[in-house]
Amino acid sequence: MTSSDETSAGAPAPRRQARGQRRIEEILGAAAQVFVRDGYDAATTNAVAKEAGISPGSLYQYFRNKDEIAHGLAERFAAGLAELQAAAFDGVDPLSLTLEELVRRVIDPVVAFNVAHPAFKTLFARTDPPPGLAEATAPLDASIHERAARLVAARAPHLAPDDAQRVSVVATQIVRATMPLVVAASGDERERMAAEARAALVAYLRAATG
Amino acid sequence: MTSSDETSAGAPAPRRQARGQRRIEEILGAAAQVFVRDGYDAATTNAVAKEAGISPGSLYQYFRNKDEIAHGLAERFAAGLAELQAAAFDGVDPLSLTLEELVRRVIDPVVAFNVAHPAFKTLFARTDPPPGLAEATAPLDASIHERAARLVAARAPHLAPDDAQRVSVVATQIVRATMPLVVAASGDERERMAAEARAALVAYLRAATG
DNA sequence: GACAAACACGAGCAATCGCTCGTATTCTCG
DNA sequence: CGAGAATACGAGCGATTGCTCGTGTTTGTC
Repeated sequence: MTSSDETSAGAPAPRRQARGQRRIEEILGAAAQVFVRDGYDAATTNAVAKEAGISPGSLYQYFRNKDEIAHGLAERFAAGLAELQAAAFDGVDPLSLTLEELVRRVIDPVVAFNVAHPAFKTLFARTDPPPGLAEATAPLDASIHERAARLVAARAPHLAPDDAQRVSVVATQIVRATMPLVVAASGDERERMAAEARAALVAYLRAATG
Repeated sequence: MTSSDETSAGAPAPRRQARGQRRIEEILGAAAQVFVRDGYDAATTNAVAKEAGISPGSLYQYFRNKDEIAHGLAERFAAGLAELQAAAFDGVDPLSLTLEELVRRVIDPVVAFNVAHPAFKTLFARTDPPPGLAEATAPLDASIHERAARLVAARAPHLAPDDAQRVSVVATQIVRATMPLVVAASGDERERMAAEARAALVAYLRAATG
């Protein structure tokens, strides 16, 4: 789907060839590196193009601006994360697990994903993203929050809808905030930090869902 | 102290007059507004000067660059926060309080401070600040973390130093992450969010220091 | 009142950014 | 093969940014 949503068909949306699809992947990969190296705000489209080994003109044949690159990356991340989560709950009823086990199955893949894709947190783990980035990552945020809300609703059906909403927002925020700490740690320290993140989430959920 | 730390005395550091001190305060106030309106990265020194009603040249007589403005603001915030916390614990032994009461005394003033100074979170509540900003807010971060570490050490003396370190870092991060949610809410919802933030902190600390 | 230091101005420089556009090459498909 | 679409290039435009500098004004001190 990568950047094919045409609201008002200004441009006829070119039919991509295999080469073009490859280029898009290369650009997203390069963008991820640049976002990690320079941060999203300081990242420039020219730097992304250079990192990808192409000219600025070529880049703009696939993405109309920096936010759209972020949008493409966010879509890629959302898909990867969804797949990982699906695998973690493959044929398992979330209700049959202890809270500790549930949290572990949620957090551990997320940790692994963050370690494997350090650019993820430059898009997702921001408390006050600039407007353009917020728009680009909205679908990613939505899909993550929906999964969280579904789990909370399943585990605490007695909660009023807006209470459940608050709980899932806070829980998501706890994960969002602790993930950079886990990723920043290395060696043994990382697993200890991950354990701490899980403990925080378990403790909060236990308290909030009675 | 506002921007008087001269490591290598390149410039003789002018002796400020009353008018200059006033200007510095005006500039910091203007910067706070601009940071809130545009975000730190998008904020420009020219915009700060215009907001303060002075010329760019005048601004640069007090601050050498944007990061130094952030540094000045961070110092101001650190002082205000320290004062608020001191008042909250005025003549009270933290050990004599229940954990709920302790957390309330820490969080409520912080919430009030965040509401009163919306620029605070543009400097502090960031998961991956650009290098310049990180340097500018380092003293602020340090002073906050030191207070957190002291409380954790007092309440959980049996914890090994590096375990205590981890707990205070995670606890601080939880506050950092939930504060924007609280501030963003309005009316009754804000107090409910604040309650949720307190609950998360209490639950985590109980589990981690139990 | 005179002199120096502090304060204030604002046009504009040098650098950078996002992005365009004219042109050349490669692919697809009849 | 030949035509049209997709891909690729990169110099450079218009706009913006952080910051400077020459000049004039106010303040404090003797």
